Amino acid sequence: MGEPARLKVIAERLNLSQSTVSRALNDYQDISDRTKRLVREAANELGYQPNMHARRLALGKSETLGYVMPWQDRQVTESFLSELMAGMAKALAGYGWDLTVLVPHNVAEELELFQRIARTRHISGLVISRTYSDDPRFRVLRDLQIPFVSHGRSNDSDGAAWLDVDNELAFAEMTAHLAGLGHRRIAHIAGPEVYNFARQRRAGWRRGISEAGLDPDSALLEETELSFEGGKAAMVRLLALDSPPTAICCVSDVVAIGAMQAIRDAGLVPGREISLIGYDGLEIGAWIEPPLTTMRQPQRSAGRQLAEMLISLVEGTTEAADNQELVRASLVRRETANPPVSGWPESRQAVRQPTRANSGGVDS
Amino acid sequence: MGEPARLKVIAERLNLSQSTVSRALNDYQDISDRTKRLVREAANELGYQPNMHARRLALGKSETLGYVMPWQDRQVTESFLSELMAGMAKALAGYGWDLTVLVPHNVAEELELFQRIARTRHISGLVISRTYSDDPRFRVLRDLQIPFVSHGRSNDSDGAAWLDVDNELAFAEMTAHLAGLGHRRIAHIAGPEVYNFARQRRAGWRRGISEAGLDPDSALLEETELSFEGGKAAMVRLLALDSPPTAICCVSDVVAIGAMQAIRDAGLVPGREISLIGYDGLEIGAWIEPPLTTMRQPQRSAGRQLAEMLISLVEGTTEAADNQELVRASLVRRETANPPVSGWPESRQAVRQPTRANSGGVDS
DNA sequence: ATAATGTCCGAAAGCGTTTTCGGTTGACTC
DNA sequence: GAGTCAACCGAAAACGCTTTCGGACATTAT
Repeated sequence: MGEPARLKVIAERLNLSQSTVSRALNDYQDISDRTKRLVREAANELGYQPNMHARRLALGKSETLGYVMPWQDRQVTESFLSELMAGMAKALAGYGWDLTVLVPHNVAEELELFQRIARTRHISGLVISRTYSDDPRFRVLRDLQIPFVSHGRSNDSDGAAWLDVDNELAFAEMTAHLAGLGHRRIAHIAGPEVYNFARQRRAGWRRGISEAGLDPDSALLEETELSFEGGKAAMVRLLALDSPPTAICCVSDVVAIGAMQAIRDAGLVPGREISLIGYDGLEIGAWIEPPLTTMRQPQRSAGRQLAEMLISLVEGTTEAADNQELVRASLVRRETANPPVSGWPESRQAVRQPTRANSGGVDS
Repeated sequence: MGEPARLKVIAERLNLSQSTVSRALNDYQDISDRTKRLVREAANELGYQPNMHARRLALGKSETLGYVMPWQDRQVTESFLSELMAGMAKALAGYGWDLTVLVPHNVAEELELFQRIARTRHISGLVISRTYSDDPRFRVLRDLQIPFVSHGRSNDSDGAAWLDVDNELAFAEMTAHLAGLGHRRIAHIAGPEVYNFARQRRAGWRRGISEAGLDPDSALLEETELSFEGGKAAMVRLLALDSPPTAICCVSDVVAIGAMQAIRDAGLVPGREISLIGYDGLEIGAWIEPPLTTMRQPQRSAGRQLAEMLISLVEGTTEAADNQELVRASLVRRETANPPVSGWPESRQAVRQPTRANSGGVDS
């Protein structure tokens, strides 16, 4: 009970050699069925589990995948990170593989980390995310011959394996939805263009605008950082326009929630004078008032898909370039996307008192 | 450049034996300073990194810690999970240790997982969280002699290592704060008592009530599951009381946000007719309207502390019972905790129309 | 001069697997 | 009854590191 059962003890117990036991457990063809059965029974009984380090040393593989946490700007996408990781870990567990968390502080440290992994090989594949438009990691990882899958594309992702949402399509649809409701001035609060997904979403918005036959007004594009504060500040700028938009496509839910606060602070009601749609499909969007309409990207399955792609890459059963998957986001209709209010912005002065929109009702 | 440099090649390069190189790198006393210097230079130059599996096999240690993700009820505490894990991973990286993610589907599978780890030893210590009042894991892990730290106490955590917030104190303070504002009927929306933290928070609320000299009314205690929907449902029940509370202590921020929606649905304003305070200190609490007053538990440092406690346990430099740390939560004053409104609930009928407080208006 | 002591290093065993290679059975052919 | 061929298994090397043990050499004490 104290010492864990090793290959050796189960061999001695059955009067077999260690190598026979090993091959029996690994289902080799040159072991008789009878022996295999006996070995398996004994292994079961003794609760045998192979020593991972020995196994991995002998195999030369680590059966461990790493997830590089996006750690630049903190709380942004955190909400689904854990879900994604849980999905990956769950899928990997089915194959007996492990998932380890990697947290480089910055880009330099990240590249250094890659070097180390390339030498130690104690992690046999990586999942990266938060891809940049020009992302040096693709080249480095390819040169170091580390198998990897990217959660998101990049300019440099051509021959690489990736799983991505069709951001452009999502934002084209988002824009079309708002145009379909009757909006003519549809703005976009965009993320920093260094992020590839931010660029794609921008392109989607542009496409949506032109497909709806609206005139592209560059004043309706506001770039901001991916945070609540960023969304709020961008919205303030949009509200200061001579002719403000009646609808906003937001690069993320968190940014949209920030924008909503700016709208309320201006004495307006999100979803009435100004419609908006977020992106991500965060749970919390349903909890705020009014509930945020958004595009949900599939997260449940993403972890599993990433894991399986990467395993097949590490095992060499597929090529990187054959592992490129584009999934769709879907509109979640809640309450912030409505037809434009007629008479606005002319009537705007009427609601300009700086009271909070939803604190009305009881005059204590 | 293709093959990673092994101990052997750096030995050959310097005309030394492999064992000398190894000892030089590990700073043994019986190696001359000159040799050490030479070895280190060569190692550096070749970019030598030890093969982890070989190292860990020889050492018999895995230098890997596991974090058992709480996976029962999904999205609940997710928001700070990733931050916690990042904190752990970061701290571990400083020691050259890894963090792997474990995701058991249920309790049975979790215990099975522990068995496996006890045998393979490929993970040398665990961090568990989401502790139950009666938590079998403490006994099992102790019996299996797996070093572990718990994030949260339990009835069974006496001799174990843990890091916990003083939940009771936090909720006593929370209640005292509300009492200090003048509230006399302070309710508690509690979590399931199977969770130890929920029990502690309940006790804190009780203590706060009695220390404030209020009479403990058991009708003011509502238990619910830890979710938005749960908080909402519990609040609905509290509002249906003959004499509803004027303030609520909520077991978590998410529950509080659910309660806020129920309050709005009743035509009331959170923070005016009914004050409430949440717990966790989630970022999103500041984004909603009105911003949620809450008790913030330290998360930044928690990951690091857990990691360091566990390392010292695994290394055997400290005893489990000496690693018990109680930290304090602190009040974050936002806008949902205010003095009670005089004249309520008498004037309650006046606002009883069931419209949403801030969604009204658009009669398209 | 011999012996005792220290300093530095090499040989080799060990960690627990996997896998190659060869050897021993027995049955089956001719 | 000698040779062939499967079928089945054991011995041993290999993976790359750590660590024990002992040996070579120089230095100091006797």
